[in-house]
Amino acid sequence: MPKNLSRSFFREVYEVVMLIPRGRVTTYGAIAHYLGSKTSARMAGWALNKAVYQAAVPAHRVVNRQGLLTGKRHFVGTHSMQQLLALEGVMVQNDQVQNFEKLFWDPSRELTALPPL
DNA sequence: GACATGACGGCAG
DNA sequence: CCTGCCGCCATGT
Repeated sequence: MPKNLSRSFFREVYEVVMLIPRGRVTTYGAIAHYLGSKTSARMAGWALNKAVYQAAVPAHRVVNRQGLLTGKRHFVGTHSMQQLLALEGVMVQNDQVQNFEKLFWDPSRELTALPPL
């Protein structure tokens, strides 16, 4: 049971992830970088691990820097990470997001305006 | 309270 | 080019 979820950058991670447009993907590192802790990509992943329980947070849109679905094993139930992406038109083959470069949504680049979190 | 681990990533060797 | 180690921060044992 997380205690200070609302305080840590966990919440910020959620905020960013929820802003990922449908059919686009981003990376743990990109999120961490956007939040100012570029060296804490791991924490982004940790936060998303919890996010799996939050339907509002599209954790399936976050992959590692290579575009690999490294976290698919954390998706339990009927909808696999790959399937959720496929439903949005994101093609995945062998755990690799196809056309990753184009689908990549970098918050630091797309959210230059930096809306207050 | 110390130790190990985890949805990562950068850099050294 | 490929492999391995280290940093980062929160959580569980």
